[in-house]
Parts: sequence; C-alpha cells; structure tokens
Amino acid sequence: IGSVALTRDIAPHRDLAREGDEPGESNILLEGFAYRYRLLADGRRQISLFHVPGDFIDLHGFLLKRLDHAIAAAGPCRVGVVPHECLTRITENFPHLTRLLWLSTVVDGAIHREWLAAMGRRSALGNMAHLFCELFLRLQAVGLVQDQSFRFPVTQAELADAMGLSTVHVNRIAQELRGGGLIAWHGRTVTITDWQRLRTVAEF
Amino acid sequence: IGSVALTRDIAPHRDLAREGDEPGESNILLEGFAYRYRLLADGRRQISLFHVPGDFIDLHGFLLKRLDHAIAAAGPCRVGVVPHECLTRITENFPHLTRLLWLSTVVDGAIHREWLAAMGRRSALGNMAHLFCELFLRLQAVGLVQDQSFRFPVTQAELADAMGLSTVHVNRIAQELRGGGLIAWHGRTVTITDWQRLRTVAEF
DNA sequence: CGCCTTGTTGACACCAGTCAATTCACGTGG
DNA sequence: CCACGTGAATTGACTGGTGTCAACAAGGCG
Repeated sequence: IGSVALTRDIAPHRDLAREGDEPGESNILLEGFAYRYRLLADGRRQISLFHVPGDFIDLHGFLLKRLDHAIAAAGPCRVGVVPHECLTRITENFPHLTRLLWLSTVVDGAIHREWLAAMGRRSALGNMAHLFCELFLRLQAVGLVQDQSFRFPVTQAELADAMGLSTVHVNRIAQELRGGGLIAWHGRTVTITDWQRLRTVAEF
Repeated sequence: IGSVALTRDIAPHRDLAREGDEPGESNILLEGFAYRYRLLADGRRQISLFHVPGDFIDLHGFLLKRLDHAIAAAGPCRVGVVPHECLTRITENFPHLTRLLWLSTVVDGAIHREWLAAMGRRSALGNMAHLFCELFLRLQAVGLVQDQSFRFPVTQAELADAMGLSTVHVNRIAQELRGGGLIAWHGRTVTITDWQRLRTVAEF
C-alpha cells in the first residue's frame, strides 16, 4: 500500500512532535526508543507511554486535530512518515486494515490504564517492576530481547517522569530491584534475572 | 442506521461488565454516571475513567478481544446496546462514521493521559480540581449543567479510587476546595462556585 | 584532560496513608 | 411519627513512604 513515503532520523533527546502540533502526517517508529510526555507549567513533566520499534507513535494525531502531548526520542531514532491522506484512503478502502490501525490506538489506551493502576495503587517498587515487565514483553514481541536482556536508553530522570516519582527515589527503587536479584542494569542494558519474582512484585 | 437495538437499565453500584469479559456488543450510556475500574489482588481498586451520558463506554471492546477492566454504574444508569456485527458493518460501509467512532476511543486515551499527569505530577488538591474541571466541561457539553451545578452520584471512596488517594485524604481535600469557595458539594450535587480559581488550581 | 550529564548517597521535611471512633443522612418498618 | 439500621462523611492521632536539598562519584565525549 506504499504507506511509508520516507524515513527520518532523530537525534537523542530531540522532540519528534510538540504539544499543540497539527501534523499532516503520522510516524511509525522503525528504530530506537521514544516516549510521549506532557509538560506542566513549572517544568514538571509526565511521560505517558514508551514506544518501541513497530509502534505507530502518533496515529491518534490523525483523528485528534491537535496533539495533546509532545513526543521525544530517548535514543537515536528512525521513523517512517505516513501522510494523513494515505490514512484517509485506507479508511475509505480497507476496512480490515482500518480496524487494525484503530486497534493499535486502543492498545495504547489499555497501556495508559495499566499505568494509572500502577501509579495510583501500586508501591513505587511494584510500579517499576511493572514497567519493566511491560517493556520486556513488548520488546520481546518485536525481537529486541536477547538472553533476557534489552537495550534501554532511558535515564533515571525520565523513568521518574514516567512513574510520577523523584529521580532520587527512582534510584533507590532501582537499587532495590537490583539488590534483590530481579534485574541487572548496566549502562544502557537491562537484564531480567528473575522473571517470576519480577512478575510477582509487579502483580503483572 | 438503527444502531441501538435495545436499552438496558442498571442499578447503582452494579457492574455493567467485568474484567476479562468477551462481549459481543458495546454500550452507549444514555442516562446516569458510570466508570471503568481495575481491581488489584488485595482489593485495591483504580478507576480510570468516568463516563457521562452520550459516551460509548466499551467501544474498545469491539477491537480488544477481552476487556482489560470492569465497568460499574455510579448511580442508576440506562445504556443502549449495539451489537458488534453492527459495528463491523459500519466499518465496512461508512468510513466517515468509522472515523468518528475511532475518534471517541482516541479521546478516551487523551483523558487517560490527563489523569496520568494529574496523578503523577499534580498535588492532591490540583488533581481533584482538575477532575472537577473535566467533568464540568464534559457534562456541560451534553447539557447536564444548570446554574454551574451538576448531579454527581459518586462517593468519596470512589473519588479516592479515581485519584489514587485514600478516602480520608479525599475528604480533607474536598473540604479544602469547599472552604476556599471553589466548589460547593451538597448531597449528590456539585456546584462550581469559582471557575477561574478552580482552573488555576487545576492548571487546566 | 576536563566538562557535563547521569547516577548515588545522606539528612531531613512533609504529604498522604492507616486505624479507629464518631457523626451525619436517609430510608425502612413498627 | 419515631426508633433503628446502614452506608457515607468526618475527625484525630500517629505512621511512613516520597520529596527536597545538597553534595559527591562515575562515566562518556569532545
């Protein structure tokens, strides 16, 4: 269907989109890590979703007139650009494909709900364990896990913004997970060393 | 298009759907208040969205095979039932209508993101103010606001489950909002008495 | 080699949770 | 019409998880 007209490379920590943008195209993440975030008045920040390769990172921008959040690259990224006219044509002619696209936005919503439950009702430890469980499975699904390990180019400060915690506390919780032998985390590589216990802690 | 085949009445505090359900139909809320929630192992609960009349409360169930959350009525409710075959037919024949339905699930996602920012980065006071701002506008849009007031058949315990707080703290925060003259809350009726300041506190 | 981001640590403060008792608002039946 | 029962709201005392501040260590990159 010739969807991806061109690709684009994004440098780490650069914005792929800004809050309030009215884009005429959507992007598929082909390589790297990205995340959606909202900025509050005094600089506080909330990340609402991490994206792994294969994700349609701003498909909802096709239906929402303007984006309600920004998107940033967490490491070097490559995205594929899909013009909205192309999506319109898909919805006119390919109902099955349309439902698949729709499904992908619905799955984003389901992940949001998981995060709400994690932030609202889980401990900081459970929240972090849950996040690693989610990323592990999603990365595994696209073949980016080897020997229980995956690249994770996200800083503790970004993790803090994702979980609604302070960076200091994220650091302590991460140490707890490592000390308990649930995960290992060296540089930009995370290894799940005890999947069963991690799941238990996460109530996954 | 003859979508709503029949209606159904739901008693307060009854579940409209359970987590894991594989429904063959979706529901439109015609009257009353409902909310989506997830139950954790030890009984903790997280509400992820409040529904007002006019909302398609489980449209995502059409695409997700099984529901990842339950839905409950917060007061007496009436819903309209739409079989999934009917939705399939819409996606096959009415692209424009399909995009509208899709949009409604995308808006749910946007609200989830708002809540994430509220829970993660706002104070309890800001969180509650924000929730009232959201409900006020959504209810106004469907004509359920009169003289800045609306019916709100939600208990403080349910509010607590929505904001990730304890009922005790919700009670204290609610008193603060009332004491400051931002809202009035008698019985099941909430009145916005100072919209400007409420918006400011909520960073809305 | 030296800057600069990121990670780590300790001391202390405070927001929000927990527990438990009490009051209030209603709806029901005698 | 009033006593009672029940769920919801309210209050106080105390605890504890997280945040804040501030300093320092550890790498990575030009």
